Amino acid sequence: MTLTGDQFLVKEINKTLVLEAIRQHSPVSRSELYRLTGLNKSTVSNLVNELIESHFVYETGPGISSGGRKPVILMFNNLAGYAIGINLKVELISAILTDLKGNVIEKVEVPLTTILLDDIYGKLKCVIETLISKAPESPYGIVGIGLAFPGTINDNGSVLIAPTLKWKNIHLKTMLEKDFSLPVVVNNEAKVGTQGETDFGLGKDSTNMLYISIGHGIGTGLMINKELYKGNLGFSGEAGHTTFDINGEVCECGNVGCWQYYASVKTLLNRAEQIEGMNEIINRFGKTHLDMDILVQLAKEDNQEVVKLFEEIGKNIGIGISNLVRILNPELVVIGGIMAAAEQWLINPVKEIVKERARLYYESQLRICFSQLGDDAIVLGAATIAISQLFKKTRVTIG
Amino acid sequence: MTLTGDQFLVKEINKTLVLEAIRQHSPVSRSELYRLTGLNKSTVSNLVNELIESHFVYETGPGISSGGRKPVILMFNNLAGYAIGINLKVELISAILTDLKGNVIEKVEVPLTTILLDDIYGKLKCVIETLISKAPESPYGIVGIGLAFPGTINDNGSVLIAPTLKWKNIHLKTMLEKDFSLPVVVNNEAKVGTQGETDFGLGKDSTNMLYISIGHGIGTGLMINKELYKGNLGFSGEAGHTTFDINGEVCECGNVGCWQYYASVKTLLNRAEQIEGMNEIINRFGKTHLDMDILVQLAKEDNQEVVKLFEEIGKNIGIGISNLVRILNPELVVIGGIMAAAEQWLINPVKEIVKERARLYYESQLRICFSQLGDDAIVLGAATIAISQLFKKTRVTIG
DNA sequence: AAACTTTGTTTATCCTATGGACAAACAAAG
DNA sequence: CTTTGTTTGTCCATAGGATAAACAAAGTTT
Repeated sequence: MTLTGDQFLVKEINKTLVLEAIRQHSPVSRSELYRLTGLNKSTVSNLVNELIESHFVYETGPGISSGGRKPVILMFNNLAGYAIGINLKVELISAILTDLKGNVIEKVEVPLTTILLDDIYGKLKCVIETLISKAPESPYGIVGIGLAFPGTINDNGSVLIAPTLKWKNIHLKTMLEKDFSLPVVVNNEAKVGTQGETDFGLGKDSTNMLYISIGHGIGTGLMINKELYKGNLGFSGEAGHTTFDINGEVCECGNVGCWQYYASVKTLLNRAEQIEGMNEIINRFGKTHLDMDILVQLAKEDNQEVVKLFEEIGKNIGIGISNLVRILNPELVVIGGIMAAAEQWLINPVKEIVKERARLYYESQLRICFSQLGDDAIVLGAATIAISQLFKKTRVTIG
Repeated sequence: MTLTGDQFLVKEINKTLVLEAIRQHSPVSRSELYRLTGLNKSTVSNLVNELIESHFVYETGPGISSGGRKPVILMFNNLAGYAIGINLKVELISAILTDLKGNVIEKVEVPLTTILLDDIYGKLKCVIETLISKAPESPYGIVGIGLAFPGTINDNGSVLIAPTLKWKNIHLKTMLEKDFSLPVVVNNEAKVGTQGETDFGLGKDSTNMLYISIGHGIGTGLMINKELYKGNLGFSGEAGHTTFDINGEVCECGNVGCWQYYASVKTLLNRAEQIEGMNEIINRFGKTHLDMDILVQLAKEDNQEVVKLFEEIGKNIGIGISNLVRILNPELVVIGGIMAAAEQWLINPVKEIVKERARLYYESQLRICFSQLGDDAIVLGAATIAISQLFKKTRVTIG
């Protein structure tokens, strides 16, 4: 059934409009709001008062006059409720409790030792209970749980495939909703990161963004008009498994010569292991396995072989980005995931390749940036996805 | 400035709702409409009467009773105005005059002998004038001109690059709007075809479609929620120039081993020319150059070399589709352009490859079809784009 | 101190959807 | 032919919300 218009809808539209303006611009006065939204003064006053009654907004006191009566300052009440954001990785659960603005109130991390569903789900429940217990008293309490998961999730929040955890067909969302009677959103790492970057990172001012999460694999998220694009069943964003080398090796996904085989952190580490004397270097760092930290440190020490390797991987990243940019023409490309730690050595090769392979786009306002949020993009994004369920946006489109 | 809600907006939303329902379901009664739209009976009656006054809808007479009073049948008035759709190709301008439903009233074709702007623009004007003169008297007259163009068009309807015509930075939309004082929409072939396929072809019942136009090059169009995705500046859809073979040849676009080098009609013809005795065959058909018609005919005659060639190209098409499907997860993929004429020999290799390379998607409701509209998709799509400007849809989104 | 500005509220008005009453037109059953 | 019930469509009173204009409050500027 299509959505019809009536007076209540009008109110909903305008109320969202006002609340969004307050969320983005507070501290702000009623007078400023009516200029920001284009609504009538009295309409703004009414809606603001209702928002105050429902605890989402509060008044602080008089602000500075600009030649007349002092304005009353309005604030978004970020303590009206709390959200839980979780990043479930293969070796670690990291979870946060945030207020409605995404400020971190509490952080919990639990290492994982097995990949068994029962074990991990038990720890997950435990983490959530801990965070719930830490949430201060508030009008709305815990408004929802957002979970970033390393695998393919469908529209219903069910895990379809998780190569690293070897899970299949797990109704994660349903399980959590049953256990906690709270709204739960489950999504893959890349989509969650996209949301995080949109709300807190470089995507704040873009309407149209492509987020590329480069970790052990490569996943992508597409933001269109400030909304996460999902595709038909929620399976979009598997760009890591698109063809990079038609004559390459067969991937476990069934495809041949996948991009992520040439540009992921996994590949980077595999290649770096081949560098002569790397074993001793790893020992020197007091570690048993090579990781991103070591490589970044070596690059900082001007290790030519490592720097060269980064440049090579950077080129491969750039090739994939050129392809995506040609298909989607985003305003902004954000590169996230652990790979983003090597921005310094990657940025130039990436940009050069894009300039070479997608010149028209490169010369037309395209911005390519590395995430500054690091792994936080994921866990913050998870919390945000939960929060955004609360503030579902009612909007009008024409065209 | 964001869009605010008021009573006029409500009316606009509901009026579009009713008109769209009539456009899709006519013949239809007021009573059916209120069930279809979810609006109140009296609201529907009011809006229908206004739509009748504005000539978009008319009553025919009583319909058959279903056990009570006979309904009054309402029809969408497809003759309330006319639109012009044009497909500008390198060798040919084909143009149609349609009513508001997309029925072709008049068709004009003018061959092109040069690629000079002045020459072509002159003929274009001539074609448009002819069609305008053929339009019957109507309340709204010519409502707009839609133009499909073989090149890269930006948001303002300006031609940026047209490799085959060698045009650059031509403000085609502005020029036409000045000359005819009518709304003009210019878009590239693939995007226009996407619109055509959405309104008249296989995309009618999908909310989410990927259209792939395979001609001399390959272009793509993405339909999200029944709306054409444009990207930041309107440059999206250049999938033909994404990497297919990382070790392939350098394309004029700056990229290496572009997909369209392995899967386009141009490539098909180039390869077919190498087949022994092809020159004589071309002579036998009474033509000077090899074309798609000849190859299709040969395949029908069971020419093994040609069939094999189609299969090979089909595989390459399938590889590219697998990639796009993984990135975008569309509900439906429609293959259009001249290549679609070889559906019979392409469909199996395409589907097999997608099954192999994107199994999860293949097994999840993904439909892959060939356009049944042929070249008409383009010229019809062009007319539709013009019509859709008149019926700009005011809609509300939540989420 | 007077005049002007800015901010925010109050009031009367306008617009549109809604629900219920109502009338017209018809089918089916007796 | 009559009765009953259904379907279709219109009319009217009502409700809810945005808007403009008037108004009040609290400043600043001259």
